[in-house]
Amino acid sequence: MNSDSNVSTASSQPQVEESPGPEASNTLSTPASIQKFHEPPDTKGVEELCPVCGDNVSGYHYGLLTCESCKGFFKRTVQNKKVYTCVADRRCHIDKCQRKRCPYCRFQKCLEVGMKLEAVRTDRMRGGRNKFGPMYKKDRARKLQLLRQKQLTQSRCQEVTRSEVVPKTSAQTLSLPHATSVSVSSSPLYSSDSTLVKQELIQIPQLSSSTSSPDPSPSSLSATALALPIPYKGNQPHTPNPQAGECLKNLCVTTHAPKKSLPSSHVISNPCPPKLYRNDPGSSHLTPVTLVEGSDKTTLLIKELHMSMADDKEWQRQLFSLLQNQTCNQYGVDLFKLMCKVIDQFLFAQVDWARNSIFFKELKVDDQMKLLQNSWSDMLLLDNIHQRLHNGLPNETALPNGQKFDLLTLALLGLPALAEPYEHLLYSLREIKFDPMDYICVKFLILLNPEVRQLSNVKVVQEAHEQIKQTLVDYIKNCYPEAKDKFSQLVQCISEIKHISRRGEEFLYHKHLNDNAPTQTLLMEMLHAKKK
DNA sequence: GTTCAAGGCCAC
DNA sequence: GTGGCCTTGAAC
Repeated sequence: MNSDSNVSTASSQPQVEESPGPEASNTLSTPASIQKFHEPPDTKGVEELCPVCGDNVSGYHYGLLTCESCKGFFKRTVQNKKVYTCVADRRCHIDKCQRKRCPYCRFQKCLEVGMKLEAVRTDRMRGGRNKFGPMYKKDRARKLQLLRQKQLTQSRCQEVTRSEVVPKTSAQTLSLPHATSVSVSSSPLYSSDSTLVKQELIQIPQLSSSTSSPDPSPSSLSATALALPIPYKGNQPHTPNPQAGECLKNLCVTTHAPKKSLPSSHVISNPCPPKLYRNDPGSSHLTPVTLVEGSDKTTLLIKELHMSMADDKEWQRQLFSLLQNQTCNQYGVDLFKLMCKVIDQFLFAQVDWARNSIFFKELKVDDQMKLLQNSWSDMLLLDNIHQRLHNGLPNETALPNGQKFDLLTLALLGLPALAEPYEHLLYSLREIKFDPMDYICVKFLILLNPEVRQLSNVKVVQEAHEQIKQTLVDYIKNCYPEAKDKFSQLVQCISEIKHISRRGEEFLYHKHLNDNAPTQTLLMEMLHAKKK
């Protein structure tokens, strides 16, 4: 149908002329229409295009700027609970001329670009405003901000692109927003070491492509930002779905290889004696302490655990590097998909860390899988907490295109509503002077959980868990003699961590069920594993 | 009173 | 079923 008649409607709406308003939101919802919004702010008469079909937009509908037609289609579909099927391969091209051909793919695209199911009212009440009003306002403001930053961003991104192609021999710093900067030359990925260069050629899982994927380049640094020292044998784009668990299994069965790229690479070989730290009252710094008591066994285990801690600076460097390079030259990145991608890369790194960790590496692959499937989200949250408390990880960071990426929501698996219990948890941990050694012990306690069902060698896991527990108790006794109940408080914090991460998992799982999350990822495999 | 994003209507 | 236009009503 001719959309000319609604052009006047679209242009009559003050979509960009409105005042900038408050600072851009850090919400994970980002209308894909931003991608089309490349005109100067003073350009008049230029229509935005519907991110679903390319028709002219008539205003914000169900979360983003769309045309009247797709608005109506989305409304009818959700209100009437319509179920469509695609007669082709579920990848039909949707444009203004062909949008009526395949409602299945059209609806998928609606969800893909970010139209929100929850904006369709179940009570069908007319008129009024909903909770998305402020989001629309912020989005308008963000667009203006994006336009302003366009020139700056382009020059910055060109600089980054050059640094990816040509390895630097001298130190070169990528400035990251919010006072974060990383040294490119410090990255193993830029090393002249041939084995590291080869890692760029290792197959890394690509997320299933979508129309608005922020990663159009398979050779982008994203593939190597959290490089894996093992070949990935799982899902590749446009390949049939493997059986659930196949990807993780491939990761676990891979022969343990000497690691050079991950922060934990020096785990086993580091000859340095462990430095133990404690939080002193009134100080944000950690003070080295000497372990004077405990058996040799305990001391050795503490040493081993301490050495298995990742290089924290490297952890953050890789995170920011991934974010930087996933979004370079991208306007209006889908922040939710980006978050899933980051989590997926975290998971690969997590599997690799576990594979090389004491106790865990001795287990059978099936048990390893079960333990990881049970604990991955807890460990991701714990890692974030550790970075927040001990390494100054900010709550959010700005992407090269000016969008804000919420690092807190990343920790919460995409559910900002968990911020309150998260902050409460942080408060509790600060209160008990949670330190890096506590962190690594808690991480092992979470990973080596003997209560996981159907473990083939539960006794080994039980013993490992007991040893870690005893080590933590001894450590606390030595380093925090005044904190009599610190261990029990840590146990309480573990259950809070589990509670928060379970809710995050549920959220992601339902997003996935609604086809709103990337498929064929390790993340989705982990989510499905618990539902078995 | 104005705005604008919901739902509703109805010709096609 | 689609989509252009109308009505509604909370937020401003």
